[in-house]
Amino acid sequence: MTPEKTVARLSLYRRFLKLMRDEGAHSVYSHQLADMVRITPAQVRRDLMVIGYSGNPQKGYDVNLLIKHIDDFFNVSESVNVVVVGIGNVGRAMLSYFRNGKSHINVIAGFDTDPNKVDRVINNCPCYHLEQLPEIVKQNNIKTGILTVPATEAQNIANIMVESGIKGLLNFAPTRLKLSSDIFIEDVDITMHLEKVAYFSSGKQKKIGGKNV
Amino acid sequence: MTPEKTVARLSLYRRFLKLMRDEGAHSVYSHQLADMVRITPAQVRRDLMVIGYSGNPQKGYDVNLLIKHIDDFFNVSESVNVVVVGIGNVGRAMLSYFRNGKSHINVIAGFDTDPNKVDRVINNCPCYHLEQLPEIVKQNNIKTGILTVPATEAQNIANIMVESGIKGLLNFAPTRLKLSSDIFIEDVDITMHLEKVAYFSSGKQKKIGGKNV
DNA sequence: TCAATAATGTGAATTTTTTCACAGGGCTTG
DNA sequence: CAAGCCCTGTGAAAAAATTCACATTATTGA
Repeated sequence: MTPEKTVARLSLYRRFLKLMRDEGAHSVYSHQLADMVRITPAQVRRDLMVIGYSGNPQKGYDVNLLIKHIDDFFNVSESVNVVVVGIGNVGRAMLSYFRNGKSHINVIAGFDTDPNKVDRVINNCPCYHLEQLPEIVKQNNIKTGILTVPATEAQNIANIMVESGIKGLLNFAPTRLKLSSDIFIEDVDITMHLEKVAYFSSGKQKKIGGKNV
Repeated sequence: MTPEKTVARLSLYRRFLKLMRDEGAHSVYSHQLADMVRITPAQVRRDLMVIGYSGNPQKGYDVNLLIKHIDDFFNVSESVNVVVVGIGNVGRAMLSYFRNGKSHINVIAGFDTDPNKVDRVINNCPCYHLEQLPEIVKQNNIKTGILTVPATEAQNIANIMVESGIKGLLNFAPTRLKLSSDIFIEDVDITMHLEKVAYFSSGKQKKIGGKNV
């Protein structure tokens, strides 16, 4: 099965490929992609092997075709609807991040329990009371959620989401969610990332990395 | 040198240790920490080896002592000041994340170019015009920055930050910053994380992971 | 007192991830 | 047309990360 890291890098490749395409590029070499993602050309070629796309030893990879292959890998043809639960600062950022139509991923609703945030359009996205989540998630057959609530509430709300049919969570709450093992959880732990940076920028130790996540 | 991944996990361990301490726990076993961070007990023990803290085969690890050791590792005694550049949604989230005094890491200023955001206190944090960044960063000997500006501006602003003395960046802009190799860059690529979740929650493929970042 | 238990610490093994290094092949140049 | 380039694709090697597995050891309980 495709390793998580390859999946992650494929997503990055695609973004850069699209930028290149918009700048008029037609082909790209593995070393160019490698530069953009801070890895080695060999790694790029390895990753592309897993999606079964072959380039041309002279021209490298065809930008459009490669995008298409990665799109297929991510099954872009059917767009993915997601919900954001927790309309705080991070939640609002997520609403705007994924409401631009550039991606096949779209936030279709936000949820909160705060009356000031409910039944309104925030950052161009309709927001509802948490109570309405099960209904809306089921109706729209949503499988993916973004969780941006305080740590104390995260587990309860995650349970509700999973009961409603969510199969994967992007979790910003600094908590370990305990969910059935068939639920995919991606934790984004900002405090940890910042501690890393602080540690490696303090000059108390050698730099060893600085790769993408 | 301590690998990045170990540094990352140490940060996570510490957070959970503090939670446990607040709940009155005095000791903890490797398997408990492992549960919280979604790894194996052996991994936990390995990580703790690198900071040279030994537990007790009967009682496990002393929570307070272990926190203290990790604090020492991160050099918590001297607090770390950081700046946030770009007061959008993510930037505001960062201002509030690291302004609570719970961490040894504190945001001391935000920067933007938007007149509406400048020379005001936002989320309890003073915000200035970008022009003032070099001065403030130098005066306060700041080594760490959080970059939350649009991709198009990220490189320019990162350059300014580095010229002002910043040695490490937490970068949210979906761009590959090109900076001198002694600058530590931690990219947090939210689109990529969400694509991963969408991929693994679509049910089109087997689940293979769901680890912390 | 002594076996049984359950944890740590760690050398060794394993697995995963990354990199090397080179065969293959088509441009380009002289 | 042949030599030189500089790509890709990939087997094999290397490196990194993780896990195994067991010697060790304090405690418990009969």
